[in-house]
Amino acid sequence: MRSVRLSDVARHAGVSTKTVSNVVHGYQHVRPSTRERVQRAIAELGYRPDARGRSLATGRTHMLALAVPDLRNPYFAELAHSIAEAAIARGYRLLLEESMGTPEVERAVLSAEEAGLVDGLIFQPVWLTSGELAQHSRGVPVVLLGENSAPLSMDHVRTDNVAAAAHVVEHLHALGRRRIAFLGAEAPVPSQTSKLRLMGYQKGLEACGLPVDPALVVTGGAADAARACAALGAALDAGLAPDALLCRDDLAALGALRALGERGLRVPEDVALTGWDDIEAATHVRPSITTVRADAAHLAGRALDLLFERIEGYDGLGRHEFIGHSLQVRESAPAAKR
Amino acid sequence: MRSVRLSDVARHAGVSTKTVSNVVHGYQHVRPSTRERVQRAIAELGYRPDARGRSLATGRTHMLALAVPDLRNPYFAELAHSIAEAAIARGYRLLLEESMGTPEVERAVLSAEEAGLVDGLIFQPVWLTSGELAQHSRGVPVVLLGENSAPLSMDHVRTDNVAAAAHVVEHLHALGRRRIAFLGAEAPVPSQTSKLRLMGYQKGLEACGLPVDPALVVTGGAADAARACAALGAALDAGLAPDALLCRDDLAALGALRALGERGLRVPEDVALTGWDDIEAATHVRPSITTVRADAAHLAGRALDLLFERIEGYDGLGRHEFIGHSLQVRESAPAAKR
DNA sequence: CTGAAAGCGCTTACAG
DNA sequence: CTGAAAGCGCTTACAG
Repeated sequence: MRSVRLSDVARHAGVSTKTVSNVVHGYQHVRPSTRERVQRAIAELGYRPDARGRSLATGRTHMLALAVPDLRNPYFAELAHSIAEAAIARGYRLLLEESMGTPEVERAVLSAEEAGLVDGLIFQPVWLTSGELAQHSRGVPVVLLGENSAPLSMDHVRTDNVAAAAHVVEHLHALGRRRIAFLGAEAPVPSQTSKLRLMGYQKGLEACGLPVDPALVVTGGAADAARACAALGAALDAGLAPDALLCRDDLAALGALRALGERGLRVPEDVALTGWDDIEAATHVRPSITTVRADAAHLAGRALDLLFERIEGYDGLGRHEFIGHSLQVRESAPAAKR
Repeated sequence: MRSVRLSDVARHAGVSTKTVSNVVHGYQHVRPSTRERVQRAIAELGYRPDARGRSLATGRTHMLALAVPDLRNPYFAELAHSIAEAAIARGYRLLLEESMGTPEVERAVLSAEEAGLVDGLIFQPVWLTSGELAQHSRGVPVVLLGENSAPLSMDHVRTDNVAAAAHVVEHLHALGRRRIAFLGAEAPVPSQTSKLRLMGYQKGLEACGLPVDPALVVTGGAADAARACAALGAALDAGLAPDALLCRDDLAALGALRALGERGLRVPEDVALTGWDDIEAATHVRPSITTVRADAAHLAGRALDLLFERIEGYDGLGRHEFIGHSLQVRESAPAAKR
């Protein structure tokens, strides 16, 4: 059975399609009796406007694409939630795309085969350089998330990873820790995110007057608890003896917690530990994990604001914004006593 | 600037729109020289077919809606990932909807204001009864997920929660446990999921010849580690002394781990513990959590198979299928020695 | 192997 | 306050 069209409603109510459209959109100047007649026809026929016809005629889809590497990573799942929520609040819906952390899919995300699907794209790349980002284009406004450098032409919202990492080091230093290790940078080539966090780590050490010792940087296990556990385990077994651990993310921190525990090292007494992202589990494991938390709702809000400005026609240079972060102090690296 | 239309390509290549369409769709019988000319025109103009026009003409959107309660719950995030993956493999994309666990939004999901957005819906309700599910309709095929009872008219894919819970009890019994508590049923009214798991719990106890003691059922804290921790903590402090804990889900298990640890109870020595869902963290906390795992990829695959059969025209009674589960045996409730 | 034309369901200047 | 008609970008019977 065909579905009910606007023209069916018009015929049923004995008016033109324009009038039905006026009623559907709550246009003011419709004679009350006409309006009522149309509304009854809509109800009787069970008419539901077709989004495609509307979109074709208006040029707007009221859909946004969100592309993140992998929803199984709790940080991205929570990000998707925040963005979906903010989008709904603005009358938009979300098309989900997982780029699965491969350059090919990231390129595909950007240069979409089909047009007309969405009005804009929110995209967190992990592979594409700003050059490639600038090149491929799906012909809709884009706002970039995350730490990869963005082309001048695109908007970009992120947290200040350098400042946050330095902040974490200072927190650990205030706890009396002096041999602060870094866990989770990808090897051999660290991601842009890890690079920034390493820079902040170094900056923090220097600000605290602590030596920078490459031996304290344990690579491997980004966003992967099992690998982080193995990497840290191997380093500990080889003689590494940190009194604090700045983990690249909470998943790595979870793995670290395990590696330390298996070796009888207590957290935070023997080794203080921090994570990054503030995923659910960080609050609930024992000890709970002190971690860097980006303000996800704010991030989502800014990203959408910028995107909508472009959808509305702004076509200037890319805006590059930082949004705030905070350190969620928990058991694994408590506040300094005094 | 307007975007390039199919008719622009046709004019540029000096052919009709039909011929361009034939080339775009890889239709066999096009003279090679014509095909090449068209392809060059497509490349030169940067033509990208518009999904809306196509969809309006064919009646297919090649989009599916996925509605789950909340993406911040790792189980649903992982489910969304599996379904997105399976959808992509079938040439479909996913429109994401979070029903946020409220009856109003669940109803809205089902009776969508606009038509023409998606070809089908995969929906995990937690509130709507089968009566309401049958009533509201967005006019597209629906496949239901989860434990709420489904109307006869709709397809439904789920795991056998009763059997799985009984299986868990038997596992704990084989470990020598006799006072097996249940943690995480919602109070005062348990969700359908919790009801089924409680039924299985009871069935398992009976199968093992253990008494069924209502005092061993601790309510509160479903899908919420903090509340589960508080609920179990209060019960323990009030004198509950189980030697095993069947938790409704992994999040509750995480909370339980914390409550037990804070009271000096060792897992699994003093209290064995199991979860449900097999979220990432279950593998990586210490002790790692023995948990029930649904075969998410299989579930996603079957849900899509059923949905596509309906999209292709099947209009018979609802198919109600079970998909398999397995117990992931880890440290918190290891295999029985023998 | 290719073309002209109608149709998918809506919106919106333009008239009146 | 309302209508007739063109147009959004595609596909597809129907002819040839």
